[in-house]
Amino acid sequence: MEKVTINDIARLTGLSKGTVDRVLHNRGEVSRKSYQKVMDIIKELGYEPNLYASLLARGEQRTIAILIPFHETGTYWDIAAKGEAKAQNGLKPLSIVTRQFCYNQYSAESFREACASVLENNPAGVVIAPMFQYETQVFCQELQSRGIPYSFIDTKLEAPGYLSFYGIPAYKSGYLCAAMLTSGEPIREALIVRIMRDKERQSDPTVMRRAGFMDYMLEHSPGCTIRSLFIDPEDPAATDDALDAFFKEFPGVNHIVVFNSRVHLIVPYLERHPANRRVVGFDNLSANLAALKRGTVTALIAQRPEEQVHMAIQSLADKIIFQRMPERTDNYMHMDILIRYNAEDY
Amino acid sequence: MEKVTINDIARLTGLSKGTVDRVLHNRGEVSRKSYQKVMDIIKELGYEPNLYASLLARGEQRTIAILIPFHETGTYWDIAAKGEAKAQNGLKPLSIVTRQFCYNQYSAESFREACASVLENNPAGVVIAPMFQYETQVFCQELQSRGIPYSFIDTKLEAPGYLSFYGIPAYKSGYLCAAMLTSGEPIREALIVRIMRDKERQSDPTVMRRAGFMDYMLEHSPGCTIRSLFIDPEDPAATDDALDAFFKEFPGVNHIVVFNSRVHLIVPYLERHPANRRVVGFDNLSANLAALKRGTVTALIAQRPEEQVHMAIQSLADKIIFQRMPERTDNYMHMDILIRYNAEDY
DNA sequence: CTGAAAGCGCTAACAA
DNA sequence: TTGTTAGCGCTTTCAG
Repeated sequence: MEKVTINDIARLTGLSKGTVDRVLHNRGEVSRKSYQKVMDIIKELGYEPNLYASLLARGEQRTIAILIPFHETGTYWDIAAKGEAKAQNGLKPLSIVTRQFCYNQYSAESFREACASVLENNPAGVVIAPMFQYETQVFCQELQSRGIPYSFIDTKLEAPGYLSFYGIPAYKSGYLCAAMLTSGEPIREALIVRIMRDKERQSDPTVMRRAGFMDYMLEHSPGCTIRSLFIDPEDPAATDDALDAFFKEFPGVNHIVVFNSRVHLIVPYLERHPANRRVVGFDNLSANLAALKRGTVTALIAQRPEEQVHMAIQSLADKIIFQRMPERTDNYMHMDILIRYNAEDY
Repeated sequence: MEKVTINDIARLTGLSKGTVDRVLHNRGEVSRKSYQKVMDIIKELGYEPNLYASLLARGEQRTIAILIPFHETGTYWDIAAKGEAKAQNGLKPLSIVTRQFCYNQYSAESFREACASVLENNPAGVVIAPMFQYETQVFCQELQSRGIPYSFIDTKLEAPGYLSFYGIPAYKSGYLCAAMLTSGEPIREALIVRIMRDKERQSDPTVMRRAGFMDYMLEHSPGCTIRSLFIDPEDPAATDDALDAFFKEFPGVNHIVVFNSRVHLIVPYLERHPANRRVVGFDNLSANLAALKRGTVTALIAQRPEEQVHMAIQSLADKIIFQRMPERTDNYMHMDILIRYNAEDY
């Protein structure tokens, strides 16, 4: 069973390479008869195009756009961005390049601009980390109409025909978080630390996490008093004051949870006021991992954001080059539990 | 900055494509002078060969051999083998194929035969899951002398110039295991369930795990009495009897650990004799996960064996096609902690 | 609607 | 030691 080429098909059908190529790519301008002849032979011989030859002859370079929030080093989205580099390996030989387009995660306006910029570059595919429901849907509409495939990471939105989604189940992650915080035993009081500006975003993933958390508590630790405290990520001093005031008022609280990647913000305070606490947060920022290793943070729920963007890129590349659909559209990824004894090789 | 081709180089150096190709591939038969000229221009222009053109012209297919134990569905090595499929995606466009060569993990003779069979097929690279120290080293020697790159998964051996290793740190995994078993509090008694024939193998990964486990117990739970029980994986009835006898004699033991993937073997007994226990095992076999979800098993330490073979294959492919060395030779991978609340999307 | 032909960038056999 | 040449399998004009 030698591999069949376009020449074989041309010969067998009595047509020319050119015509065969036209039916192969639905380029039209082919009579029904020729079309059928070619299709029949293809099916019969199980023809598979040679990718190398095709790409060599084509000789162009496609680009996949990555649309994510601006990120300073060490932050969640910085880790996510690392997935781009990972993906490069597999992409280079396919002559696909990636390019980041960043937006301010607190400004819909900025997001819109980034979208426009993406479109200008006429990408072959787009990875989106959506924060603004409406703006995202408008953008996806446009991509859809241009026939550009796109995938979501982190948060899934209802949008027409997204290619794939990679992220963790938000509700369940909150549920798990509660299980880690309580270690299975009912508790009497707990504190949720929240970030001030997060409320402004239209699609805050922590909403679902809180819901999952609350449900677990209702089921396994009824009667627990849960309080919230808002802190300003830009203002460490104010954060300290807020925590100080809180613990003056409620000294008995020793279970603390933060539903986003910012648990590290309260670590300095906690370390200056040591106590026997359980503290649970999310995501493997280096600051979080350090606090975990020091014992200040009890557990972290991590989600490998690099993997998410890596896989999203990969699914787009597969679609673009091979016309292959991902095995699953929605890919809920594993929630990693990190404690001090398995944090080292993470 | 247009992309420079072999023709540009030929033109610039006043030599021919043929000669340029020869220096590009160290094929010899080139004068020092020509060699230098070409190298200089290459450096200057930053020439990068076009992979597609190269592979198209070459037109051959390389194969990577995977040398692992025989595996029935649902077992550890069966999961590992899934990594092969995952790798295929990225490999197909590189015209690399993979092929499994399996051996009986309790027979050195069988391993030797598998090695011979691998060599007959003249692979471009080999992934090895080593169980027999001496035989493996002999084999690696041979690969080395033939210039065939190879990588280890699961267990690392001292062998000359292996390309890469992917696995979890064995000692630390035992340490972590102990932390999960005791959940931080000292305990009085514990049981280690072991598999009979494992002692026969020359490189039993559970040895290091036990060492890590013991050290943790010494440090955090001194005075704990640790007992061992051997069971026969082929004989469920005998396993039951053994467990029965054990718990008749030591009814107070309610902390149980199994250092390999076979914790599922004791699950039927445990479920017929319910009690409040902590049971910790390794690896995400579906039987183990099921027991975890039912609550019979408290925690599982998993290591994504598919990832390990996937990455090992990938590192070999990179080496074979791109001449690229892996970023790190030894890759210690994360140990996943599985409990009932994060087992579902695993 | 179809065929012919000129590449894409590189390899490898053959001459010189 | 070097140059020439014929492809590898596919794409893409351009005539017809």
